[in-house]
Amino acid sequence: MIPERTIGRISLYRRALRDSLAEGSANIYSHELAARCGVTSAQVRRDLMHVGYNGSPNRGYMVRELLDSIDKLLDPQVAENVALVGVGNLGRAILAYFGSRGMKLRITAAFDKDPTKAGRVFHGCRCYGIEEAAAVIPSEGILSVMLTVPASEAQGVADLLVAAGVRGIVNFAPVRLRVPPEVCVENMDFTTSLERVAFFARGNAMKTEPLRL
Amino acid sequence: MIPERTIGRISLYRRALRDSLAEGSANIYSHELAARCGVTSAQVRRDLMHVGYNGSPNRGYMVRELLDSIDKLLDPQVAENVALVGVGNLGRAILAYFGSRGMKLRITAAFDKDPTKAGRVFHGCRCYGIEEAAAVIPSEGILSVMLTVPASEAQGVADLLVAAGVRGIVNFAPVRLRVPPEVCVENMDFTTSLERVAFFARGNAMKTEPLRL
DNA sequence: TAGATTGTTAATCGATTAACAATC
DNA sequence: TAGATTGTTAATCGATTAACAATC
Repeated sequence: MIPERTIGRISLYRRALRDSLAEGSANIYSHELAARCGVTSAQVRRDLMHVGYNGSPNRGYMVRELLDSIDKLLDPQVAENVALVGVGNLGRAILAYFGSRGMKLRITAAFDKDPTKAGRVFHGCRCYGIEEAAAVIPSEGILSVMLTVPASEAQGVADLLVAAGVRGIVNFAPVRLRVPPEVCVENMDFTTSLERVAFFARGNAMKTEPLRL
Repeated sequence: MIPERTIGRISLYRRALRDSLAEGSANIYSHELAARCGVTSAQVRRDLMHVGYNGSPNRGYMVRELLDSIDKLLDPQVAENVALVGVGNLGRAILAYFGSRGMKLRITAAFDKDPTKAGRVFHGCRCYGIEEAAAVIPSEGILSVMLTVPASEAQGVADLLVAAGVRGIVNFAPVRLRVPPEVCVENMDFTTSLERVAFFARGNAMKTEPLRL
């Protein structure tokens, strides 16, 4: 019911609101929040309606309360386990990045097909053999994964993960995954992104979409 | 003039066409290409009109010729240099990834503010101090960069890069960069993506957008 | 030819923006 | 109150989809 883009922007607002709170602001106006996130103030107001927290004229939005409402919307009720599949260079970089963070979403399991990696711990995260996924994913209550395996293996691994109960995939492999409609896939393809950016950087006309999600 | 999304999809078509060529296909129909990329055949036909190569009824598209046309559209005339800024875990993983590829886009320079990294070579790529960017970027003809610095430094570094002549940024930091309108920014924010995917994986209704860009 | 596919135009759909009454 | 901001509706915009004549 809430569009994906809106969710992405709300995630940005949250980050900006945390900064704002750290700076000591008690309240914030839509145009201020918009400026921080690079969107229009109308968009901020419309997006915030999805959050279910109302601002008031003259005072705008109370930062603390709005932040709580966003947390309530975006965060799981309890800390949620996430897995990373494919412990290569990129996978380990992601483990390092998320390992250092106190988030509601925690990477608690990594998987790799390389048997020499199984049993080891990378950046504080236990690595399992990929064949253990069918057992570990349900037992850890894992619903979402970061998929950092080579392109040639991505589809096969994705099938296996979905069968194990995964319902969300952040896919770093440069292929489109075919998944059932109830599974949410977000593609993060470095190569395509770089090609696209380089294309427009070379001077090809671009739709002037300044700072939107 | 060509929408960003179209460019992204054409990049996907290229990958699928290469696979198709490797399999020995001489020609391909829009619906076949669509199936490989997870888009509709109408979308394929419309996107390919931007490429400037015409298929024919009954035979569809000649794979080899279409591929050449796409290369001509997407690839720079000569090999193009790209920089990576921020040689942390993620930066090094990206260097390793792109280093092993024979692409028209080559990462030929890395930058980091850490003086102990300057002068070293990471995965075959020379690392410079960030203060050298103003000189190296123009001399290497670099137009696009991968930006993998911490969020707190992203805006400052981006300003510096744009001043040095950069016109395209793949931004991995979880902040929105404020850049002049002629600069193309593509955001790759792991945290936001994971939050979004996890949100829908938890069962929140999602717009059923099956496999589109 | 008949049939399937193409390029292209018209209709649809959804998201963004503009406008505005209500509110503090 | 006056003025700025809010929530919300109407208008706009762009992209996707459907439809179809042209083509091999």
